[in-house]
Amino acid sequence: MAQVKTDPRILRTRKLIMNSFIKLSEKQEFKDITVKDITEEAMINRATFYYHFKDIYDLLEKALSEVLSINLNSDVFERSELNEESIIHIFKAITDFQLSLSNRCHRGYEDTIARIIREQLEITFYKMLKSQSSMDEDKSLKTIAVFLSWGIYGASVEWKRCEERTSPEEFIQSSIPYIMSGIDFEAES
Amino acid sequence: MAQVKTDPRILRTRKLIMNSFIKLSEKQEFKDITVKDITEEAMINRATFYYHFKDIYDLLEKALSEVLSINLNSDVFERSELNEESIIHIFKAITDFQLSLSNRCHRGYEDTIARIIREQLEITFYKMLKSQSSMDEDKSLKTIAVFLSWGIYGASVEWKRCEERTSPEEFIQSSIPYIMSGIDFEAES
DNA sequence: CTTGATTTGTTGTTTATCCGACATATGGTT
DNA sequence: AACCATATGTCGGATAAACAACAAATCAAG
Repeated sequence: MAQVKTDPRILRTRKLIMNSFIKLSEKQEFKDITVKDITEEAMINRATFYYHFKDIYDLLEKALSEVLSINLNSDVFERSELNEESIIHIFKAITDFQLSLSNRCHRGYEDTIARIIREQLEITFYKMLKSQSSMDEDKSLKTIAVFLSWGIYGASVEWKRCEERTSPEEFIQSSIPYIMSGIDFEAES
Repeated sequence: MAQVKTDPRILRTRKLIMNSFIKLSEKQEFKDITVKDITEEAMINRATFYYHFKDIYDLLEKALSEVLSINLNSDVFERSELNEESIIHIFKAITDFQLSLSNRCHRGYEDTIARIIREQLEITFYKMLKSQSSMDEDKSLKTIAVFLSWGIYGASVEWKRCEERTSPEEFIQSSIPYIMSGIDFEAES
C-alpha cells in the first residue's frame, strides 16, 4: 500500500527500451547488441538508459522477467487455482519461453536465464498457493513455492534434453499425480 | 541549411502521438476520438499534446500529410523521373490512400483531406520537376506542379465516382499521353 | 605490444514533459 | 430548463530526459 505512483515518463521509457531490446534480439544475438543500438531504436538518449538499468545484463534480466511474468499471469493466474490444468499451462509456458529463447541465441547466459525462470515461477506459485490456502502458514507456502519452481524448471530442462519425443503437455502430465498429492497435502493441513 | 536539429524528445513524442492516432483511427472513426484517448495510448500527458499540436484537427492534418508523404516519396520519388510509370504509381498511391481513409470513415472532413492530398501532390511534383529541369524557371515549375496536383486529385475523385469499373492504373493510363505532352513541352522549353 | 576505434559508464546543465488546477465548452439525463 | 459528467485548452512549478564531455574499458588490426 502507500503506493507512490511512478512518473509516467519512467513507465513509458522503460517500455520503449524493453520493446526495442526484444525487437533487436529477434534479429541478432545478445552479445552483438550494444546499449547504443537499443537507445537508438527506442529514440532515447544513451544516458537515459543508465538512469533505468545498471547495464545491459540488468536489462536482459528485467526484460525476460517481464515477458515471462506476462505469459504466466495472463495464461494461468486468472483462474488462480493450482490444479492439473494450470500446472500443464505453466509448464507449457516455460517450454515455449525456452524455445523462443533458443531461437534468439542467448548462449553463455543459460545460468542467468535459469534463475530468472525459477524466480518468476516461484512468484507465480506463491501467489496461487496463497489465494487458495489459509493465511497463517506463510513461511511454508514460500518453501513449497520454491520447491515447485525448482521442480518444474528441472522438468522443463529434462524435457528439452529428450525433446521432440513427447509434447510438453504429455511430458508433465505423467508427473502431475505426485506433484498434486504434495500440494493437496499442504493445502489441507 | 543552417539546420538546428530538433530535440529527440520532440521527434519521439510526435511519433508516439501520430502512431497512436493512426492505431485508434483503425478502430473507431475520427469524431469519436478524443485527445485523452490519444495521449493515453501514447503514454504521454494530455498537456504535452497541446505542446505539439494546436488541436485534434491539426493532428489530423499532420498525420495524414505524413502518411501520404511517406507513401509518395518512398514509392516514387526514389526514381525521381516524371514519366508514365511514376505517374501511374502516384495515382495508385492516391487512390489507395483514399480507400484506406474511406474505411476509417472521416465523414465531414472531405475538404480538409482533399486539401492535404493536393498539397502533398504539389510538393512531390515540384521536387520531381525540379530534379529534371533547368534551374531558372522556378516559378513556372511551381505552377505546373499546382496544375498537376489538381489534375491528378480530380482524376482520383472521378475514378472513385465510377469506381470498380476499371483499376486505377488503367483509368489514369488513358490520360497520360495528354499529361506527358504538357510536361515534355515544359521540360524542353 | 601499440594504435585507433568503439563501447561503456558517469556527471552537470538545459529542456521537454508531467502534474494539478483552472475556466470553459459540449453532450446526455431528468 | 437545470444538472452532471466529460472533453477542451491553458498555466506555473516540479521532474525525467537530453546533451556534451569525460575517463576507462574493450577489441580488432598492424
